[in-house]
Amino acid sequence: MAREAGVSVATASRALARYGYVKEETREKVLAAAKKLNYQYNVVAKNLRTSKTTTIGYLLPDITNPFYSRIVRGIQDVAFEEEYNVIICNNDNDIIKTERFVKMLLRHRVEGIIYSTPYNQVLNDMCDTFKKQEIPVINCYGSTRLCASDVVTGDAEKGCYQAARHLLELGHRRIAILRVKESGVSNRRFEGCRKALEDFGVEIDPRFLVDAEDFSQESGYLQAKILFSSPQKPTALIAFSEQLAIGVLKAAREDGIKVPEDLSLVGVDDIIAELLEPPLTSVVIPTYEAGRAAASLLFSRIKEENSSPPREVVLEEKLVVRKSTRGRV
Amino acid sequence: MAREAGVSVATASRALARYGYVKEETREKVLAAAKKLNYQYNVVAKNLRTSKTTTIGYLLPDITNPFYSRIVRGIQDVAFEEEYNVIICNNDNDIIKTERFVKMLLRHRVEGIIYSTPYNQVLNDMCDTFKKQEIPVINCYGSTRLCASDVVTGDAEKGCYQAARHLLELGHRRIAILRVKESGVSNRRFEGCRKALEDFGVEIDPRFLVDAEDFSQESGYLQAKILFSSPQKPTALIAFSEQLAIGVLKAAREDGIKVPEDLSLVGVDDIIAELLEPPLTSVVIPTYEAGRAAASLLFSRIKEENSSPPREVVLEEKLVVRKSTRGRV
DNA sequence: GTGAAAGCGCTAACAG
DNA sequence: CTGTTAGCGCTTTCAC
Repeated sequence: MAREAGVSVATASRALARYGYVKEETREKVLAAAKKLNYQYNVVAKNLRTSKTTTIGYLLPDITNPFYSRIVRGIQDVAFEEEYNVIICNNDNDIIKTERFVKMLLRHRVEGIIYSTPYNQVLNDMCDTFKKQEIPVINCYGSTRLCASDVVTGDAEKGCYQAARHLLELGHRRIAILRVKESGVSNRRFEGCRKALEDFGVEIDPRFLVDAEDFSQESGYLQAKILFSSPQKPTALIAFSEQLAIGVLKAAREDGIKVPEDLSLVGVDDIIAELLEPPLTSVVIPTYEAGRAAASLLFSRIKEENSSPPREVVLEEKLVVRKSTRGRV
Repeated sequence: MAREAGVSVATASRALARYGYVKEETREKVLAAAKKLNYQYNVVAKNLRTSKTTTIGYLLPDITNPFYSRIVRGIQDVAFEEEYNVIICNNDNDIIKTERFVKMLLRHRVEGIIYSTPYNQVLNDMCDTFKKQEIPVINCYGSTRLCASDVVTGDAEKGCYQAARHLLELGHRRIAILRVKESGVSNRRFEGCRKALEDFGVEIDPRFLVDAEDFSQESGYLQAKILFSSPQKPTALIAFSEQLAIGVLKAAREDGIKVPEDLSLVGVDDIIAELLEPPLTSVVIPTYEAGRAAASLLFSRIKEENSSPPREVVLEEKLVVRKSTRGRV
């Protein structure tokens, strides 16, 4: 390579990487030769030599889901600044795939991992393995049951507190809450709603407390159908995901319930909320920032020697008021 | 490493990689030792030694855009099967970023590139560089002005031919077409519409031929507003992207034009079409399959020695009829 | 069948 | 300030 420039490999290396002492003159000579030969620095060789791969892994369910693709973008942006590479692993919440990915990441000697996936046994073992090898693991809106080094989440309680308060301030008292069974986030969101209702001295009507199977549109539709067919109808509804809210919207349309005239509706996630009809009032989760935060945490851990205690970044979740909510007349 | 298992590195390598001749007995010994020591195969070392990086690059505008995130997923899925790694490069259509990414990909010695970006000068130079180094470049729904090895596109003409025919069969004759200036895809889509109209012996009314600045919602809204304010109104409209269609939908709502009663609307892309109100009749672009196809082309090029002539994969684009179109009464 | 040895392209002591 | 040298962990001839 550029040793054809009249110097040794070592000097060339120093000149290119601009470390150590190199006379300006020889430095220029090296640079000139590099350009002339169209030299391309070989990252692979450097990786092997330094046993730093400048690569991290990201485990997620599916990048096709906009919630995650925004996190990905956040991670990628800071990784790019740090000249790191990120290996994206879509596990589709599948154990087999997860296992294959984890092995792959190990073989690739990633320096750190971020995950946004729900709990599973393989992941749990993975965390142990990584911890043993002192590879930092960051939880970004993923399962809290795994032993991550650091975690970034949203202030789910606050966001939903705001959502509930918004409805209460509009005069609503019969507020239905569409939660999700066995979900940590759902529980925290509910806690926010509960507090708001308490602060306003409003009792929760158990008939308006609905538990869906999951966060999907279908579940939302199903539960809304049931709810709307009962004699006692709510005047407002908070759904704990955007998909759930869309399901509710569909059911409402079918049953001739007008939003917001007959029912004020609030969602969570804010992916396409603005494009819906009516534009959906909803709690926005700062996913892009979450990705950035997770990556920042990871890199700071990769850089520091001493293992500091676990940190937690809690991102603010805010309510955005659009046209799906209005005052009780 | 596992040479603690009593054999030489060479034998261990052979045993692990299952090539060459290795006695079954020693092979088992190696495997056992590997398991015992929790041996992890080092991909980086292998990459350096074989100067094959099992890594490809993907250049796209922004992964946050669902159109691209689906292509990404397609690419990743086949890359994973091939045990390849993909470096995702969000260039935001920015020249500076593109340049940095290209250099990075070169330093990482990627074995191939896929791009889905519009034309720019840096990209053009990049293609030359890669071609010189015999690194295959695949165009997946990106600019055709670059000298890619192979290309995957959609049969834009056919999809839009179907769209126009659908409207014509419903009895529409005053059909507006919302195109995009200086866009190759837009031109091809228009060609499809034109043919359908011709086949039905319908003249194109130049007043209903609208050229937007780009594929964005804002542009759609803007042009629709202008169109709706003119005395001559169309009874149907084809918008060449989903975002454009959403813009039209917003404008229609504001101007009291009911879809589909007063205006039948067709979009292209089919990302959230189903979730809109009314659910949008639209041409679906098989983005996930496009990603898979692009990756398959790339890998077949990486594998084969002789450089075969450029290939082109044309994916079928189909119309999905929903509720935003109806017959002329 | 298996081992010895070279070398992928780089960095990091260590000498000079 | 610069050159020599060793070696990261693997694959791959070439001997034995």
